[in-house]
Amino acid sequence: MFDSLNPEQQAAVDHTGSPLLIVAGAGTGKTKTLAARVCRIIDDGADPSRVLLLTFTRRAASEMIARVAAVSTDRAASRVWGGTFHSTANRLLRNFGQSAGLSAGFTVLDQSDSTDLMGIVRTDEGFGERGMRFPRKETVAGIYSRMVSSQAKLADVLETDYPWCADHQDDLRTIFTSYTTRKRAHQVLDYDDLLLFWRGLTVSPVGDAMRDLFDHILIDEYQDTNPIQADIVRGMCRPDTDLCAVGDDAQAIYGFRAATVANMWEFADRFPGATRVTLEQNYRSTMPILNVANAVLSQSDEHFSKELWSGRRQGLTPTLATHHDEGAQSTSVATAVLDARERGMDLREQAVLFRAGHHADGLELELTRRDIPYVKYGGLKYLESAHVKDLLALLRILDNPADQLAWHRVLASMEGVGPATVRRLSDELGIENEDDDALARFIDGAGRVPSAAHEQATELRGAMEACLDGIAPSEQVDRLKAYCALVFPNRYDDAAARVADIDQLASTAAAYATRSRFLTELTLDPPSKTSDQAGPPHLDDDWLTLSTIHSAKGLEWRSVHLLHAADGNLPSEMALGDEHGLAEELRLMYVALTRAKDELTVNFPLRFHVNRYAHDDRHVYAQLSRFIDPVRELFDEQTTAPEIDLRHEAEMASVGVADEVDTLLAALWD
DNA sequence: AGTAAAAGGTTTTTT
DNA sequence: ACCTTTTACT
Repeated sequence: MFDSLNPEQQAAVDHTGSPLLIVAGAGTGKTKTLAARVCRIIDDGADPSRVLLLTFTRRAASEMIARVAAVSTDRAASRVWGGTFHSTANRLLRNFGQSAGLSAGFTVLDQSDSTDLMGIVRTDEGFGERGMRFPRKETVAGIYSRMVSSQAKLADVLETDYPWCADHQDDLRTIFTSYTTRKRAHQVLDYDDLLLFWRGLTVSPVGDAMRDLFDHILIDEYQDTNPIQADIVRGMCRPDTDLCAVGDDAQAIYGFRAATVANMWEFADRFPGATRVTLEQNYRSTMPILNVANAVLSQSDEHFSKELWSGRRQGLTPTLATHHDEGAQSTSVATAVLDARERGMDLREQAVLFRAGHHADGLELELTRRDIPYVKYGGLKYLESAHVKDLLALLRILDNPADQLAWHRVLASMEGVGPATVRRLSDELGIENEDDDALARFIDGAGRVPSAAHEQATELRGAMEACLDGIAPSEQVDRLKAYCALVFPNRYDDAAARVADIDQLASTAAAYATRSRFLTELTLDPPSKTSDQAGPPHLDDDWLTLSTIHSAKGLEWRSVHLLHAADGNLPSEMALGDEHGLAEELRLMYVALTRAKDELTVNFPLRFHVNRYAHDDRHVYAQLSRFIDPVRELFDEQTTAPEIDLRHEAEMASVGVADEVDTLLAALWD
């Protein structure tokens, strides 16, 4: 079944009788060990459907279950309950939610939905009046989520994480109250609510029924769970529940989401009698790469002590490449990638990693220019693009006519309809009244729209009526596309492209039997690829992976190129202030370095642009990342020659030309 | 009164 | 590039 487990892995697989914490360093065969343990549990006679496997992404869960099913002797192995905390909460709340006052048909708000709702509440409550600058809706939502998921007081969150918003404390309180009221009134839950309601149920009368569902609970990436999730784990365990948590405190990178490694450190306190097993043998990287990673990590002591080692003693020395500027970095990385391919390393075996989505902007241009196929993970998601949200709002109204947020978006999409008209229409349709007839009334012609929107409204009513007729989700998308074609030109410059893009959504929808299933799956497990590339050109083609370090968690490539290893980028400028933030940035660097199996290149441009927006010429001269500088001697250093700066000379020349042109022009009216 | 267009600002990372 | 605020226009 699972060949050649080392003694520690075997111990982790075989252990029974007390809660188990596996501290598994990067590349130490964590996934294999966890899968083997699930297998062992099933082969010992457990009912697979009474095993709960909580992972960080839905994909990780299905991969692991597939692995178990492939080797298990029990055919039913695929019936293991697997998923993220959020998707599991969703499933449980559909069954047990009634006792918490939830209707089974509740809607889940994703990040951007809750942000939009926060924005609506914000304007309805009348903040942002003259002269008074108010935090943006993203910031308001961020404050809220951090407060809830870390269970901290508003005042403390403001002081430590949002000092520039401290003036608005009272206003924020008002907004949060109203936000919560609306969520409840319209039967919608945001991500935080999913966890809060789950935790609430564990201490409610149905708690015992929930605890009786599972005999074995396994949790992956335990270092990235937050205090509420730790409570949930505690709350789902009976005294005899077999519990196993796996994690690496050196790879904790979700502190911004209120995850805390304290959950790992305090595991033995929360679960008395707990056993700990540590995995240190790395099967992924060569020693020269691990030496760098270990040296970087040793700059912080905020973790269980552990030193990775590998049987792969020999290997290429990692490269530290210094570039003149961002452009040189892009050119150099693109060239290095192609060189590696020449040597026989497919693009799929290589990856480019970076701290923030926009750090790859320059490289993306260069790759496109050279026709190098790539897929980007992280950054702005497909579902977050405005036109996709427009269409999803239409589906959500059909699914839940009480979804005020979706109505808001849809009504405002019509010509000549602004905030005031939306409010009037909401009243006329009775959307605020928890009244399910709003949709029926709208289709029947209720709601007086401005004359500019007459045609659009007629089309909308017809399309919605057709969609209620029980046609397949993909056909509904297709039918609604006609309405999009009508309103997009007012809203977007590139309307035609956006309308055409809706087809992609239709093909995604084709995989789902019902509209509501489609919507829920989409919010809980959104496709992680970025929008601009509509997926790999051809499935059997070769393509390069571009990814944020966060999205690269748990993955590995033969060759890894890290971009922008400069102070201000990694560590991020925003983390420089506090110690914990800085420690997290260091772990982020560690995660990036440990993704590489054979080859590692750390890139560092001497200058980079200051602001993420506006592609102007403003730039700063950077320092090499403070995490890399002390360990420079472990690298081979390489400097790409500065290109002749034509732009500078062009600028000088342009002054003269501009003067001449102006003189010529002036002559026309003088 | 209310919408559209123009100007001005802007703390990553994600379930 | 997007969101918020200000101003201009109907």
